[in-house]
Amino acid sequence: MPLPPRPRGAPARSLFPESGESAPPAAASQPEASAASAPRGPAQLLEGLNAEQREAVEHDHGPLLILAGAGSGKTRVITRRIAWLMAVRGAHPSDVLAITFTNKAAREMRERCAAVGVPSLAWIGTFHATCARILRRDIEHLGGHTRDFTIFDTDDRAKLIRDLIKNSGYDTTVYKSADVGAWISGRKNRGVAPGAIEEGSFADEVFLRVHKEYEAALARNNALDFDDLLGKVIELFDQHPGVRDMYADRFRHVLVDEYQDTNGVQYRLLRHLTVFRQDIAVCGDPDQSIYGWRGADVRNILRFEADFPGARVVKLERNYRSSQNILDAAQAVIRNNTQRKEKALFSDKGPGEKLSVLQCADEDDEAREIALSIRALADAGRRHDEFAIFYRANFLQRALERALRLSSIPYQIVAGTEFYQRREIKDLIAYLRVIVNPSDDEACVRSLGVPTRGIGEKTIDELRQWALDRRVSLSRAIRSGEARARVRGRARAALEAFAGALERLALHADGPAAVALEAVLEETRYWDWLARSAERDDVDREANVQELLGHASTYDEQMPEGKLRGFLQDVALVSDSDGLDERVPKVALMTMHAAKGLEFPFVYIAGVEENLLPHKRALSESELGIEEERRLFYVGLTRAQERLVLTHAATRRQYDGEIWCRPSRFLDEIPRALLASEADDSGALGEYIFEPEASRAPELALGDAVEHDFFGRGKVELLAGTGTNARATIWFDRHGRKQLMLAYAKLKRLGGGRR
DNA sequence: CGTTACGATGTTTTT
DNA sequence: CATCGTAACG
Repeated sequence: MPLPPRPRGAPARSLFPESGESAPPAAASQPEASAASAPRGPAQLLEGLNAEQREAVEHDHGPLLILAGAGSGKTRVITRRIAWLMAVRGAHPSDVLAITFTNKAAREMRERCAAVGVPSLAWIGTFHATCARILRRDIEHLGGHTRDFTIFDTDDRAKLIRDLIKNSGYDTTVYKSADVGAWISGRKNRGVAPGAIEEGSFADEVFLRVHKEYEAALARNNALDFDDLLGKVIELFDQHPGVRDMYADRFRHVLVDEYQDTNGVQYRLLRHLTVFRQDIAVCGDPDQSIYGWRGADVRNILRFEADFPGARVVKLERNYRSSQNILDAAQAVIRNNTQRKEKALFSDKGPGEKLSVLQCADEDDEAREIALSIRALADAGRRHDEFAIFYRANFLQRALERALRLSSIPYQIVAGTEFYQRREIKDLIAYLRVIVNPSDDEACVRSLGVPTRGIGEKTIDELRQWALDRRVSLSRAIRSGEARARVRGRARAALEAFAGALERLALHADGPAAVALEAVLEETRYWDWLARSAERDDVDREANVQELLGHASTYDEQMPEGKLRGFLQDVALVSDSDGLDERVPKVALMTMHAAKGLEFPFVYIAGVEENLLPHKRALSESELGIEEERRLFYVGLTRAQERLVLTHAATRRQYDGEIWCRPSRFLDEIPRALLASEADDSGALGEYIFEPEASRAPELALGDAVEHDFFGRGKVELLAGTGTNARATIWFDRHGRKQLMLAYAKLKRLGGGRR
């Protein structure tokens, strides 16, 4: 279960209501009576639903596949169905297992379930959280791990693997821990055993060896990585049918959201849970499958009817979110995919505005244009939380942030730089991890190093060796006087002190999270350390630590049973501090992956360029890479309710230099008729993207006066490149300095400077 | 042992 | 450019 969203008193309402389940900033087509906390009667649960939605909610038993187009109200259908199961079928909340793909989605579903009167006993969470919960009860059946296992995140994984590669005498610059880690993860997602050789798949001897050692090391640390959370549950269910039966029996109703994003392991898990009854309802949209790189397999949803014979299929094709123009554009784009089932999507909102495509000089210009546009609408009375800016990759965020800050537009980053990845947070968490799981050597090493206490590599190696010889953990070695005796000099005293601190901290293993954290702060004199190191660091680390404290005490309040153990589990599974701040309306910035499931009246998509939106790497990875990129774009497009603005820049700074960018081929796939004036006036958008007609561009000279459709009048300051690549730096009277590619810019020459 | 300086190196998406 | 990790210093 994820962390409570806010440190202090979390508002119950989601910032991002879908289809107006709660008070809408924008007019919602399916109005809903204000959230009641009492369970609703059957009639009320069907209120405001269309025929298909009702069919899905009322479906009696047996497998159910809900093919839900974007914005068709699937989340509302799932939540209503859960409520319906209880109200009509007499299900107990604890009979229900609802699985989502992200923590954000889980949180929202929990809130919305609460709003239709579903008590919090229902298991609602991500696959990973659900599995962690199962393992915290039952992992000891497997032997090898205790219930206090630590969850290693990608960072921990990389560190551990780097050590393993080094210890085996390989060069970490040749065998990169991240590569090996990703490779191992891929194998686990496909259910391949550590030593096994996979047919037709890349298998390096060193990789294989490291995989095996990695598994052993995880076991020693009493740790699991993300993939293990799922894998171990499968193992548990395979080897202990009795345990499996208990869960399969308990969860009489299984619901899965975003089924198109499930992978093979997740599929197997669902098979286990439905051995007795096929009361499983899944919903998803094959066109929104965007996690192929993580092992997601669209075929799961495509073959659902074969997997679960007698399945009822309900299609939700009515869109309650976007204007028809937006839908048409999205449909036109997605139709270029070969791997899909055609489906209709219609809106009753009318055509609405046309989409805008903005060409910008560089990323700063792009960001400025977006900020300007938001500013104008906000001045006209729109709230800031009605806007969202999406991008393909996180690095695009910087320029956007800067521009928004300059324009004094409040914004927040959704699932951006991850809170729990911050150094000071990881340092503190490391202490907590050792308290709960003394076998966690990774955490132990980390806590030894912060604050610096005069214990260096040499000492740690010594202790590690000692521990290894006796097959005990590092923290146990440190607590042993015998091991400490082998260390001499200054390190000795420091070690004694650290051991004492560990002893005292261990007392908090079964207590509340906040108390343990306070104790860590005290023992380490963390505030002093922070103050000392703060001078060279401008990041507001103190505030982060305060926030962590806030999270811990909110957790204790809301999950009194969880204690420190539960808190740590949450921390490991919640990647972001995405407590969405609702106190002040803010523009939302996020990657397109993070945008799935959300909706906004005004959506800006930045960086719609070749190599970025169809991402270069996605293209090179596989044949179907382009299709997933297109689906990602589709997800972005379909988030918009009223207005959609797509921007691309002619140049971007990269490293120290500058790279030239072409508009995305996907822009070409949007029918011109759906695009607003800028593209209209400047001629066929479709033509100029791939075959720019350089000849059409006027010959320019320094000092020439020119006119641009959008930027207006300007003066040529600089010329560079030739042919297609010809570009000019122009000072525009109204917009300042821009760099334009002549082939694209459609400049009109007004009059000469010197010739 | 800890800090600092320099070089190399790399930006997809998330649990 | 910015961050990271390793190498040489104090």
